[in-house]
Amino acid sequence: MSLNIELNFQKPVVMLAHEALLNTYYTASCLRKKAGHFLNQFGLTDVQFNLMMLLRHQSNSDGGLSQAQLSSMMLVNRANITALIDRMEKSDLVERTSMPMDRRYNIIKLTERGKKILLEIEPLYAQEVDRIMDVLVESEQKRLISMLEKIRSNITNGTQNEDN
Amino acid sequence: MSLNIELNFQKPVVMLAHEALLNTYYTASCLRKKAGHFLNQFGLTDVQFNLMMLLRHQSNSDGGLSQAQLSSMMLVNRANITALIDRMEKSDLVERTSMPMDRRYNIIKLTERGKKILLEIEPLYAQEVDRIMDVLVESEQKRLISMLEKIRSNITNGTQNEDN
DNA sequence: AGTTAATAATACACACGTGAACTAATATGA
DNA sequence: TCATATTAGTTCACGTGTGTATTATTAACT
Repeated sequence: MSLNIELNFQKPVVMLAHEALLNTYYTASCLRKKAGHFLNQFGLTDVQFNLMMLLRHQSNSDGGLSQAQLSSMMLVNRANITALIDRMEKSDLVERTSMPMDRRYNIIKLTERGKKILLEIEPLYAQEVDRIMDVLVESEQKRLISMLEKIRSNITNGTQNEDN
Repeated sequence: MSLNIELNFQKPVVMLAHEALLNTYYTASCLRKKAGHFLNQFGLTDVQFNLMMLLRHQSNSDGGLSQAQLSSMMLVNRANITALIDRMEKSDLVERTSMPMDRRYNIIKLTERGKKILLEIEPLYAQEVDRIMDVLVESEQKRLISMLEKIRSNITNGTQNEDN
């Protein structure tokens, strides 16, 4: 269904490029809300789940990721990670570990509880993602990915911040 | 460029469906950041600009939109709009107007200053959106929109909240 | 008419995002 | 060696998002 109808627009969006942009915004927003509601059942937010997935599938040889690595992989500010890890430590999902070689680093690892929860949720989550994306056949999904990559490649992030 | 490289992933994302989902997330995030940096030059946030565009292009015959209409068009919670309008009134971008027929409603309208700023920014914004989306030809943009619509149609937003 | 929905906006506590300024630890180079 | 980057993480003030509860106003129904 078109944005115009979904959002109760009284007049259509005039620029095709703008419509494409708004569609990207709102689809991401819908997906995140859906994921959020799904994950709330397990006491997680979508951001926390995403972080846990990174720890499970992208960890270094030391079995974790630094906060800077996490912020780069999640495309968020470093400052953001501090409070996020604080909350997740409080819920016993992850733990801060110090790196003896370089005391600047915190290596973040899943706790036993975090691992257990993730093992339980991941298959259900994957199944739900599959179900949602099933409306697109494999070749379409690939085309979607390729188009989104093209768009991102055309965004020279003007304000070059230390994080991105 | 693929997510794996952009985000410094050490191992590729395994599920195609998940990769499509992450691409949607991160592209929206990049676009919003880009728009945010562009709009900060004018003292606006992307959310505030979006709201002003709605007021300019989607207003009722009374020349404004209620907060409930805005929340539905922006796909956000009603509670959110209250503080947003508070801030925007403080910056003299919009104003609350009461509706005499039904005193429950606030009709939100652009102030003169809001209109003036919007007139200045809108063409520059449109130009930038065009530039970014130019990597996709018109037919591709249409296909992108159609695929994103398909995905949204497949999300039955589980927790039926009064807002969406 | 008068109790009972439903609806619009608000208030609250909290999660997550930003940029800027700061501390601590490590790297670098005259 | 020693002053000077650079880097990792933290803190702060603020904007934006959520769900839940509350108030005010209008609608709807015996």
